[in-house]
Amino acid sequence: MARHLITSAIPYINGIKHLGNLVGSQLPADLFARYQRARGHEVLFLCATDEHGTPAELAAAKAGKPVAEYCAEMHEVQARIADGFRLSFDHFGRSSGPQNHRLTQHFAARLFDAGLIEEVVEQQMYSHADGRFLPDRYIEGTCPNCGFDSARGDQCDNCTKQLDPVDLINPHSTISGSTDLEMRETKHLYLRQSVMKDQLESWIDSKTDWPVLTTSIARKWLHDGDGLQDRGITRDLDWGIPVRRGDEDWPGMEGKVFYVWFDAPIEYIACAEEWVDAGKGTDWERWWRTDKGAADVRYTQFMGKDNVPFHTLTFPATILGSGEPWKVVDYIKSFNYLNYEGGQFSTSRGRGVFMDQALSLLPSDYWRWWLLSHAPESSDSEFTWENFQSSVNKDLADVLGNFVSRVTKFCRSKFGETVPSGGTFGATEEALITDLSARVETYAAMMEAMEVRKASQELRAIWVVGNEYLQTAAPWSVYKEDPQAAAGIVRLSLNLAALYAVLSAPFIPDAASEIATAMGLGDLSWPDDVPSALNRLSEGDSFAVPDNLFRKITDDELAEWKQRFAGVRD
RNA sequence: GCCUCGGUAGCUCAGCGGUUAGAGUUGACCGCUCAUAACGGUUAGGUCGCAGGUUCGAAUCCUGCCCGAGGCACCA
Repeated sequence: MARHLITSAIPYINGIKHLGNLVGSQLPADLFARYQRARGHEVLFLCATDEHGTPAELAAAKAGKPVAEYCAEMHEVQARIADGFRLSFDHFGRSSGPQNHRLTQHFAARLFDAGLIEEVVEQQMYSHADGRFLPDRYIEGTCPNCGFDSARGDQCDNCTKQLDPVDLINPHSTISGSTDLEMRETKHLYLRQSVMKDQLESWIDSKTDWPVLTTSIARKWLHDGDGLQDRGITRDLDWGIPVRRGDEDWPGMEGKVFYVWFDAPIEYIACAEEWVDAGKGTDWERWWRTDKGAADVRYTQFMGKDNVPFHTLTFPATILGSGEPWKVVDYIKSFNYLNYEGGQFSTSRGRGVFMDQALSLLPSDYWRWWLLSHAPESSDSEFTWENFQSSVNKDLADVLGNFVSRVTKFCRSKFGETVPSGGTFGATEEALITDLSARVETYAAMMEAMEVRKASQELRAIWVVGNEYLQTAAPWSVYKEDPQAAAGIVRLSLNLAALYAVLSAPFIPDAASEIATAMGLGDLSWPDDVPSALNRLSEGDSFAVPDNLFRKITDDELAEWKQRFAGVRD
């Protein structure tokens, strides 16, 4: 039995995520976790909310709530929605938890002792009215280059020139609008990633089996410009993890917090500790410390491409630099972006479908199936309502749902709601078993390799095989001459439905569970081989005809939704 | 501007040096009638973004151009 540690990129706290965020990390991670559990492996699947940073503070202010309260509420909201999508986290933690505070401060101390943290005094823009230092993007003014009046402190959106906040004419805070700004001296900690460049590079070079998307982004950062740059890991903010050197104060760093991108990945570890503290587990170090039982763990991370630099460079630099035997990631599965109807999903403009809205339209299986079978693995991919409608109606309702329906209803009308006896396997059945055996093997190989689209294609092909078999075997015709032979065909077909429940569960857990319940299947453990799997339901076992598993999306609904989600979400 | 990735059938995508370029969907036709008018079969549909080059041979490698997306670091 293998041991799989699986983490999904942790979603930021400032609102409900859209379908593009979901398909880029949490959903494929869940697919993999469910598959590995089904194979009988030990799995720890962790996710959390990423709660620190300026955007969280601003979102809380906009909501008129203290930031801690806002984060606690949004965490609950996100947890509930994750549950709605059947994301099977073993724990859904919070980066603001005490475990992460301790651990982040611990790492900072270790890195400082190793000479990998440098104190740097620099100038940053301070806003008196806001009472805070402002990140470059929160300062706007007139571009000295083109005269555009809403140029941001980091870059002018009009002429695209890179800017420094001090370059702006009439700079003001985008938070308060105040022009009462000044450059002030402030001290920050920098993680000396540059020192570890060679070590990180040879580590990346050794990962020849990783997706090119992952390694190419990592290499770009390693070689871009002057090479891997040191990174500031502290900020002048109130909301975050106080800068401390382990248990001790950090002289000169009073009132500062760690930068969100420093503490967020550490939450992957802290989350395991939360999992234990929540009473769900007993030993988190067994998953994270190679000196305490984690040597045989295989660690897989899932994320969108925007998160790759931090997971391939910054976080590894953090845990390797500590000099302690932490588990380092074995495989990083990264995804491109999902676009929406010819443009991008946009959180700020409310363009596209958000997770809560999706669940209000249709059950999670519909979304899970479409999103996973169209996962943006090799390039950006596109959500269109037409495509969603045709895929869901065809694949789920017609191919799978209708198969279960026709088999169970035919049996009920001819033999009652009991698996019928009689009949023997002939050439058609042998061919079916041969075909299915090969397909199930391919399917498992694709799931193992996290080839999400290809796995979904193979699963669909497996469903199609059932319909082909029925067409060839034609029990409705055979029944007229030889009811016994028809019974054999039906018994095999019922077993096919049961097999589909098992194989489909990682993609569409709710429908799989409905089929399993209807078929009287106790557990959904993976079949050793197809022949034995097709004998799971025996003569005389009772079953029920389930309600239609999937309904179809109508043209009217499509038209309405298309219009509804094109606009702006408040 | 620089860098990265992509541009293959109406649509969503696979193939990434070697037989007549594939799948699903859509369209047309045939079959079946157990089933959510569902299923099965046949078939139509492509100068593989454009132009050069390398090669016995290129969708596949190289160069240039066009189009789309993303990144260019203290933004999450």
